[in-house]
Amino acid sequence: MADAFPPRLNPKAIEASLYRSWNESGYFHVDPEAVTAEGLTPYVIVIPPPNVTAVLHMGHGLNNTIQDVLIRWHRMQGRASLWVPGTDHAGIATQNAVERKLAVEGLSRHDMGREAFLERVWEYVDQTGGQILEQLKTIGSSCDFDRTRFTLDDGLSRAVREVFVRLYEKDLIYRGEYIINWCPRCLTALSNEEAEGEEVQGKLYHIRYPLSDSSVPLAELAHQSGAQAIDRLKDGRWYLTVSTTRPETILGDTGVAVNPKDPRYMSLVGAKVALPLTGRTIPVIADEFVDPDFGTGMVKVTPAHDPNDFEIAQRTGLPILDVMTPEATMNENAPEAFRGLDRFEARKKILSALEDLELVAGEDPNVHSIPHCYRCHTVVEPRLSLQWFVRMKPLAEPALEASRNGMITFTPPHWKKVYEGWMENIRDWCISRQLWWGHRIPVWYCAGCEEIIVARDEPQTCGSCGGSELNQDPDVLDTWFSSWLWPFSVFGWPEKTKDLQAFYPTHDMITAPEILFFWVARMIMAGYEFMEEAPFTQVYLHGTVRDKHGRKMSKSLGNGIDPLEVVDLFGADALRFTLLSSAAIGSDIQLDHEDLEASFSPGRNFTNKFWNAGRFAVMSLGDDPVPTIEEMGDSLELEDRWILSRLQHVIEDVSQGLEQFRLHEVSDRLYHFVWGDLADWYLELIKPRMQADSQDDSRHAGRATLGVVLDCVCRLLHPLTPFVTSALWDRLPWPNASERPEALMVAAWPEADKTLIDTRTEERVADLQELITQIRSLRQEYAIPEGARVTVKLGAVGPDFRAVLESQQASVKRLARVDTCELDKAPDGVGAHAVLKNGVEVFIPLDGVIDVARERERLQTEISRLMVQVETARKKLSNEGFLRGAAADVVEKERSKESNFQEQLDKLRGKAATLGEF
RNA sequence: GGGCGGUUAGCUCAGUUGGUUUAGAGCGCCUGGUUUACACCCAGGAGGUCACAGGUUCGAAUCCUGUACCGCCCACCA
Repeated sequence: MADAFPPRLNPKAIEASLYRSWNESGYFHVDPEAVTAEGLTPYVIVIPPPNVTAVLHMGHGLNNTIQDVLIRWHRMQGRASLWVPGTDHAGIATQNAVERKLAVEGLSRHDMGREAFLERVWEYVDQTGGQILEQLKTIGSSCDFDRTRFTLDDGLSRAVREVFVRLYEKDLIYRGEYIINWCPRCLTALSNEEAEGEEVQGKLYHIRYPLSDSSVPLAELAHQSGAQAIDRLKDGRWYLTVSTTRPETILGDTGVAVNPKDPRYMSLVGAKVALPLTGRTIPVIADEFVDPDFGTGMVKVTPAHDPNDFEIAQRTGLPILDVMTPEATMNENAPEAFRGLDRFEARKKILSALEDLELVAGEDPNVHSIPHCYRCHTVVEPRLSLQWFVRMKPLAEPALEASRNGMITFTPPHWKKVYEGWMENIRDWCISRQLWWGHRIPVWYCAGCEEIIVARDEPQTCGSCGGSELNQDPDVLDTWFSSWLWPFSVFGWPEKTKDLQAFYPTHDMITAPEILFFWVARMIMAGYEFMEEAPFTQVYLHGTVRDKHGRKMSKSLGNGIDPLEVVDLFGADALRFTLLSSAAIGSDIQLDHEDLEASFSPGRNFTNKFWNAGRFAVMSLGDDPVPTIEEMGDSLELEDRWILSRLQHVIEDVSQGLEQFRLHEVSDRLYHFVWGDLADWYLELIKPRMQADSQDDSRHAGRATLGVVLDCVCRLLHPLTPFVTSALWDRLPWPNASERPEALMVAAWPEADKTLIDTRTEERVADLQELITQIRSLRQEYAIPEGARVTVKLGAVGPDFRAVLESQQASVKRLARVDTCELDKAPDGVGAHAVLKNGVEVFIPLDGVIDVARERERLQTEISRLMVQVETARKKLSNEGFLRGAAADVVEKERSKESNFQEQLDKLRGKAATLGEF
């Protein structure tokens, strides 16, 4: 046994082989026919597909552990539990990763050409995708790997094209030229969600624009009506002042706008401005958008580089002048001096040129949030561009209603508001990306005519002119355009597959709040639009894994923790249990990447503790047949009935906790039951009667109880720590071998047996525990040596507790290390004394046990020392000079010092009193 | 600018609808321990005016109002 059952749990020896056997036994697989034919209730989770870009990190560890707990728990409840795994092609992220690798070889994707580049990407994702799946297995995820999907595989690509065509036909997809978020480094459009605001310490520059000579009368008029921002400088010319954080966009200005209701500037509308540096003349126009109270109340209008200015131009007919290239350098529309300059270079040059012209009226520091690319953190440039969009309002309606009427619930609940807020203010979704890696847009342009063909499959000829030269749109779709279909595309949609019928809708969606809008919200919209039903009913948004400084773990910070390393050091169960027990509902968790031992030892220690409790149980149960507790009936001892009663509460609490995603409380509850009730008390209490040579009923009653409790705890704990529980359960003898389930992971989830709940017994044992703890405490407090012979005298014992003591005297003696236990002996003479909650008086005579005289002396010294200190403090506090002169907090400190000393003194005096008078 | 979350022991955090808790856990710390399941252990112990200020209540860590600090999300104020 020593080898198969080492005193220290060795996860490596059990985890890999157990996982293999589960997988080979087909426990992770669910057959759709069985669900439909046998009327099984399915329970389905689709994995949030990890990006193929990178290996899994601790956030995935947490995410997948939670999902596995839920899947395993429902499986044990007899539900047909399916967890669909897969990965996401992660458009920009993956393309960037491969491009970086190419750059090392001195290559760009353009050098290679589209086809060769895509081959390289496929090579890359085949490798990383495979790694991710292996990692999922290593942490114990019980996914149905036969159903593994990739967002770019054939089936899912088909779903993507189907959706595109359907939305286009419903006029919910359109193509148009609008200001979009453009990443000048990735050279692609981004959605609003992909442009992340980051606080930047910038400057707000105030620039003077000279008015044309012809507009001087208007300027004078405006000046007279109190417009300070219109003034005449000593050169005799009239100027107006506008403000901007992006001076380079001046080159693209086509107007200056004021609010039509602004009395200061009403007269100025129609005036002409000589735009500096460009030689162009632009008009002053009126538009409601302008806020008269901000800045000067006059706004420069750059329609090609600002979404609001673009809208102003739409309303007022101002021309649109694009002055930047896709790389965000100044293009041929810019004056020659600035052409080819990067936007930030141009900003500097333009400012200095304006300064030379004395046109910079001033600058203010300005902290503001500017959008950055969520993949490469380059500053996003708003840019006019022809792109494809999804009209979102109609899609949002049912998705919003689903939250409002409670069809879909969020945990923690405050996310409901966040979700609804986003849905209410939804904006159209820019879905085209100027990338190569992704789903190609299913649109073809006829070279012969203007026809645009949107089709599920590649068309051969133009339906309009009959021409055969058709060019597919070069762009691909936003990566989220495939993942928003995930809950049904993984089941073969648009085919009406058996899987789809059996497993849609799914049940719980477990993910991180970061992708609530990117993914969760859009999945709900797609679910209603294409399946006419919500894709899941409960959304659980768990917290983020952070380092010990509270920073998000990330590759660039180098503060990440590799789950595989943790599994290697401590085991998958330790990883899982640690994560579960540190993550209260929805809250972030902090781990120290520099001290994995400190971070994960709680889980490791607990699994080891449980393993050893199991070792003890297996040894105690031995090879004899194990009776059932029903068979042992009346022979059950107090502690047997106690642990069985306690166990029923645990079953109830754990089941309820799992129902509500309260995994932290579940793990906490099991931790304390196993370590406290079971190991510290029950196992210690039954040790004497578990001697292998005994054939007493009491031994067999203990064995029966032990068997039941351990089996049950294995089941309760199995969803959290599947490996150690299975390894242990496989080693447990079973009362009736023929009824033994095939494996723990498919064994039934326990139900609480209320008839075993016995409150009286629980109270009695609680009293017994308090007695033992109290005696131990007194021993320590009075420094009774380990080997000393100790007598305990108990007084004021009621009839009920008397019965308990009579049967448990041996336990008290053993666990509290007492030689003699006498009842009804009043405290008498010199000794240690305490009173239990139930009124029982505990007295330990100390004469002859410790050197009372010395202890007394020691106490006396202590007491005198304290008395001096109290006295000193008091004197100080009664000294008026001190009270007047000292700072308030110093006085306060002195007060608390005094009361502290007094408290200690009282305590010592009490103790001294029990040792006799001085 | 709006919204949300947080502030509890040295550290990381629990605390379910206000009442058996004299506020708990893990780690860390102190004292003692070769008790044959476990030193990844056992026993005992120290340590908190629950951010601050008001209010409601018989009763508040828990509810209300305000303040401070930290964090997150959203937003077109140039």
